[in-house]
Order: sequence, then C-alpha cells, then structure tokens
Amino acid sequence: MEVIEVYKCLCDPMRLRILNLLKHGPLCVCHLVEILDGEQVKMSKQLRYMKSLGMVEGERQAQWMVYRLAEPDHRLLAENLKCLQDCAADEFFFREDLQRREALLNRLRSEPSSCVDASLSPAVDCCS
Amino acid sequence: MEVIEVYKCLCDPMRLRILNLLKHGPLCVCHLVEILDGEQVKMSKQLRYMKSLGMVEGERQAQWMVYRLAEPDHRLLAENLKCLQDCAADEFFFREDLQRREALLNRLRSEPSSCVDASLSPAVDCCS
DNA sequence: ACAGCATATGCATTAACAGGAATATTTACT
DNA sequence: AGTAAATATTCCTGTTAATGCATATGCTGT
Repeated sequence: MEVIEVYKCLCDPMRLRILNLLKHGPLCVCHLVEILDGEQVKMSKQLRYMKSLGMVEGERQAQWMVYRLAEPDHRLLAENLKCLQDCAADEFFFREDLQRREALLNRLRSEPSSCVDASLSPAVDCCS
Repeated sequence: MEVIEVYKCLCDPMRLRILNLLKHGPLCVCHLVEILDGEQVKMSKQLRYMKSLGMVEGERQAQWMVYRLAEPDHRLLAENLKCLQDCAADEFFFREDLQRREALLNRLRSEPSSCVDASLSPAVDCCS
C-alpha cells in the first residue's frame, strides 16, 4: 500500500467511520449498515474498495460476510488507526457510532439471532 | 481543521512533497517550483489551498512569498507530519526532493541572489 | 429445485477536483 | 510613471471518483 493510497482511503467520512467501528471488532455487513445508517450497496462498495487495498479482510460465515481490520502493512496506516481511536473521543459521530455499536451488540446478546456469532467475536485489536 | 480536511489535504502527491520540503525549513514559491519541477500556477494554487486550511503560512518578503509550515492545530496532522519524515527515507521522490533542496541551498550560499535570505532562514521544526 | 435473505456487481449519471491558458496584482528598480 | 519579475486569481475544460438503480450471485432452509 502506497502512502497516497492510505490517505485517499482515509479521506472519506464513511470509510473512517467503518474503520472506527472495525477497530473495536469485526462486524458483518448488515450490522455496519444498521449502525452507520447507510445503504447496503454503498457499504458493499466501500468495503470492496478497502479490501482491494488490503485494509480490511472479509470472511464468509454462512450467508453473512464478516469484515475485520487487516494487519496494517504500512507504518503510516498503523499510526493513523491508532490516532483514530483518540479522535473518536472528540469527534461526535465517531462516539455516536460506537454507542450504536454497543446497543446493537447488547441487543444481539439478549435476543440472539443467527448472525450474532460473527459480530460477537472478540476484537482483533491489531493496532492499539 | 477537521479530520477529513487533514486527509483530503494529504492525499495529493504534490502537497505531500511540499510538506516534506517545508518540514526542513521555509521556502519561497520560486524555489518550491524549482525543486519540485512544477509550474508556478499549480504551486500557487496548492499553497493557497493549504493556507486556507491553516496548514502553511505565507509571509511576503519583498517580491517573494516565503511559505512555512504552520503550527499544526490538530493532533492528527502533527502525527502525520512526524510520520512523513520517516516515510521520506523510504519514498523515492521524497528523498530526491530533499537532495534537490540541499543542492539549491548550497548554490544559493555560494552565489547569493536576492531571495536567498528567505530560503536560508533556519527551519522552524515545529513537528519533530 | 425453489424461495428468501445477505451481499456483490455493472453500468449510467452526477458531483468533486485537478489542469491549462490568460490575466491581474504586488513589488522593485530605473 | 513605466518596465520587469514573482506571485495570485479567474474561468473554462477534462478527469476522476462517488452515487443510484437494476440486477446478479451465494448461501440456507424447505
């Protein structure tokens, strides 16, 4: 991954929000859509883009695709992911997203549905 | 400066190269143009853009405009500027630019011209 | 094999951004 | 005041990247 590619990827709000969420653990597409209040198609395209850069990894679990952060292959990326975590405290929508994530996971834990497993798996905190 | 603005600014090669150079000290526009082998108009536009974000500061000295790095107002920016320095060692064109900068400054020191002063002023290494 | 949900893809349209050419502004010098 | 050099601005054009819509694919349960 090139320096410029890193920044090009990071300069979109939705992609930043996705990274912010995945930093706390893997999520399947439908949960990302729910938390980020996005559309399925858009989400899928962003994920494909980020996957093509090696920034996230997708793994199929039954009919769901579970995405997780990939091990960063560039120091620049690793630094920015680390930094993102600190920014999350300041940035309004980052905080909100994480709250929505918590709410969702709690709901899943209490009334289990079929794609719980994926999103309840422990965070692979590769860049903390 | 917003998170997204930081990244939007950083995702252009020419802007990265400008930052890489200014990190080692102020430069006037004509020297930037010479080192980066760019065109005056393009350079001027990039500098205006970066100035509008508060990323660089311009000071007029006679007919020259001398640009320097501004004190970063966002932790994210500060981190990336720091990181840029390390990247410079790897990235081919970053290294080359710095070599061209050295050559230019040496030339200026030996055969002084009128805009020497500006570009020979010591680096304000605000983000090391 | 079929129905239904989750996810992905292709293509056309539109919005954002960089590029070029011409020109304006500022300053210094005579 | 007039000229020349350095820098900035404006307007227009082309390119790239995001968006929307339609549809395709993959998996599961019956």
